[in-house]
Amino acid sequence: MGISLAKRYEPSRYEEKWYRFWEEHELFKARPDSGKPPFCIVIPPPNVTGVLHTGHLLPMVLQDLVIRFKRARGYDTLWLPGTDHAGIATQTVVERELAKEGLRKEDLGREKFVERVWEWKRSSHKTITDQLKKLGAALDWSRERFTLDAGLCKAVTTAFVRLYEDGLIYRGFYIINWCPRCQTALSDLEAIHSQVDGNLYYIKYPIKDTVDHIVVATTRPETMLGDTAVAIHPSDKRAAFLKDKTIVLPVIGRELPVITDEQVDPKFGTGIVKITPAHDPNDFEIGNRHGLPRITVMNRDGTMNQNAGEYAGLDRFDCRRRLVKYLKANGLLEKIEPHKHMVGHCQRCDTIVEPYLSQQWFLKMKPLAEPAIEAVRNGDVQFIAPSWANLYYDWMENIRDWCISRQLWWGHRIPAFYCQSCNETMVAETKPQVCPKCGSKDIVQDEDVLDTWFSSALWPFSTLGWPDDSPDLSRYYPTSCLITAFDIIFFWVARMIMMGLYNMHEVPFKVVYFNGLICDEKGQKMSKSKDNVVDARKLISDFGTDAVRFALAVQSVPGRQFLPISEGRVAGYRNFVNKVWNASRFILMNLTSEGEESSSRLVGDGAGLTKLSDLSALGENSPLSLADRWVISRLTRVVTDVAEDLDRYRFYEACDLLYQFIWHEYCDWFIELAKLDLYQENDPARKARSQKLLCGTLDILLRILHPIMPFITEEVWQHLPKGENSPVSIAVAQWPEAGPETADDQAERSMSILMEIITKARTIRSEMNVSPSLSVPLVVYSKDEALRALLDAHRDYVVFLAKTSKFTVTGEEPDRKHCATAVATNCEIFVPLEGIIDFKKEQVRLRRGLAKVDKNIKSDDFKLRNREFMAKAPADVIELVKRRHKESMEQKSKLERALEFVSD
RNA sequence: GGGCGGAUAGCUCAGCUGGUGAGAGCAUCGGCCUUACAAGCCGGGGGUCGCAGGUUCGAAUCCUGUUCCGCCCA
Repeated sequence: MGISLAKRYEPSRYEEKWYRFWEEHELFKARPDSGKPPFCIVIPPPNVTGVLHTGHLLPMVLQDLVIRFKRARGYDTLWLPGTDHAGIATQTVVERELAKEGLRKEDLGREKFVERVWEWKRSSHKTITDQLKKLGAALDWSRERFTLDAGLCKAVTTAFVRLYEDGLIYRGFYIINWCPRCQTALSDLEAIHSQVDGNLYYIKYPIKDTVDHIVVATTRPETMLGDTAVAIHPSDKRAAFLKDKTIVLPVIGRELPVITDEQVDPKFGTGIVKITPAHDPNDFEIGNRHGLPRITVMNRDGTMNQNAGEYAGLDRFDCRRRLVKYLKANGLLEKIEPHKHMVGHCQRCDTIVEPYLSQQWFLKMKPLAEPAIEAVRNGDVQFIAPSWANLYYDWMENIRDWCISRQLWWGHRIPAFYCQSCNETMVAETKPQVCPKCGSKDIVQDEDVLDTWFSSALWPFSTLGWPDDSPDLSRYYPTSCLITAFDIIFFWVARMIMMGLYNMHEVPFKVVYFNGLICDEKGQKMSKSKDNVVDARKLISDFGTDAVRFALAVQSVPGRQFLPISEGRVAGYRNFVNKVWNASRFILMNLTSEGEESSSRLVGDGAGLTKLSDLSALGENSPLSLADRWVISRLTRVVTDVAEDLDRYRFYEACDLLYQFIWHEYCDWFIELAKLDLYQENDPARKARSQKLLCGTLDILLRILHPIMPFITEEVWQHLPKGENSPVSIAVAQWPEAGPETADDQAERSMSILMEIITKARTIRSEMNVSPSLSVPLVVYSKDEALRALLDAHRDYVVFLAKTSKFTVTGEEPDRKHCATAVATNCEIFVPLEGIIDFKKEQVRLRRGLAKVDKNIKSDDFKLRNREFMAKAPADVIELVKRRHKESMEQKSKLERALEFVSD
């Protein structure tokens, strides 16, 4: 006997072993001097906040799939790994850890705290790396990067200085989103707006020197302490009356002018609004137009400051409560209305963000966005699915300047320096020794760091060595594609395109594939609070990496937003993996014993890899059977189609095709029929041919399956007998060559006729309750001579697969007494079931078939009688309907005749 | 409020440059331990493709309206 495998595939026995093997042989290392065309993907760097969850797995799986596929297709592939320091996210996580020890980061001080974060980073990095290896990720670890590496820090400073010198980076006082918990500025994207059940407070502001008052409405009463005006729309009738009045701010007693401004929404509240330039973006703009003072009433931690008078020191929400109480008590509160409105929340800690006036660094976006929009419009960067471009254009066309400074400790320190003597600002790659303006040596660096996404935006070229002139950079930039989730299209993708064009004058990638987001089986986003998080590690350990990979890839359709994942689903694909295993097991165990025919697998040249044409050539020694020719032809198409699907990022189609072909064609039919060759003893050449064919087809199948299921394919492939020049691993084996010369339409047509007849015979058996173990006679009656010849030539197929005792093929009307009947294309199938047949059941069966045929006839009839259809439809469609109609009519009469015989 | 996407079998989804009686996986039902696989084998059932109009000889596919759902932005 041949090679024996375990009855079930147990992933844990093989996965680690093969990853180690791939690493030891450096199979994933890019080979810049290989002479092959380059294909490069730079990984979306995982945050070093903790572990990868199931959601991260999807883009990784797809990238690995593409990389392995492209390597097989003859590219010099580079998949570059790395991680992101994730400034605010990581800092928040470490702060939480500290809190468990009752510590705040201020207790440690900046230096010690950052050291703690590095410790965290090291451990998280190791976890992530291990997870990626578990996934089978074919990453070139020798080129791994981290956003705080020396090289990447240099890239960040270089980019910053250039942008500053080009006038695109500036510093100034503006309203930004402030997180009082994180105590840092946030970009607009990091302030997540969600609906909140709040109130609209209608507050009376007295008009000076009168007993009258006006009423303003606000959702944030505490900000009134910083009011410096009230405003009204110029077209408002009350404007004229109020024009010269002075308003007295309650509590504070400050006198406020009344201004008119187009920006006031007359429909909001009473149409008269309070203006707080230091705490509201709209008010800030209005304030600028009217030269209003800007009074900040809050501290960085969200408590009120001295400008809040008696409320100083209170938290902003305590202040709100107390203030409202006071207003109510003093008759200054007209009413409170419930009011739903959108409120910004910190992306990291969910604290309500405060629009806050502060001095920050900004990046001017418009000049950067314009060429980036153009790059997508003209196809330099191709989005998959293309519909994502709409979202991109929309955001880019309305882009606002990016607040890039963060009041954090973990990140890239801003390369800006200030002279303590004369306040001069210097932006430079290294700290200036003396102030160029006053000569002072008292120079300090900006305390703040940059938004993490600033360094991420440089990732596709900083990782390849930029700003230095590195060989990798010139070879692999622009990278070939980017695969990432659609939810970071603004955060990351858009910014990379802008920065790539600005710094490199070329797009960073030619294709962006946007993967969907993983959710639970009910379609809900995974979240810890919903307790519906599917643990990636558990999935992998329960079902194996290959099954998880397949489950993710098979659901990947361009444009799809959510992919539900559940244990049940992964278990299903685990079954498929096991099916592949058992098919392989069957083939290997039926190899002839050692020595007798040592190179069962080897066909064709000595390269050790089977070509489809090698399989066809096997017919020279022992003629190929119909099933052989059929499987070679089908495999030819599958190899071609899967490659085409993967080239076009149609992962679902590729997976589905492989699943269908392997399970329902290769296993269900080809392997079954191969048993006829293997289990006979009198034709050794026939048996040997079958063995070679099984090995050869398996070799090809494994290679096209490998990008999706790397582990099982490697394990099985290594068991196949090897040729002298065989590659060391399937991971570096070439994609099978398939050309039109091995396609065989005739074999496919013949097989499909046989399959139809066999299936119909099986259906009769099943519906007539013939035990699967019982052989019964079968008669096929056809006037078609070629069909009879085909059946005669392949009696063994029918007998074996339809469990037939006596198989009769006839051109003469047979005795149909006691027969169950089925009608197939150009023939009738009879199963004599004397004593077994249930006439009632048979009538039901036949009538069901008849109803279907009738329906079809009716619709075709309608078409053929329709003059306009006959006049306007293309000839081939008319031809088709005519032929179909004729066949249906024949079937109808056959069914009716059959029905007569079972009627009383 | 603006924009985008979706609604197809019990569930999750393909198909949508209009034409060969609408496909898959899972689930379901019936029969099987047939020596690769019970994580399996054989067979079956199940959908007027959200609703209403329109274009067309012909619509799941194109157009308009409509109702739900999701997402993004304000």
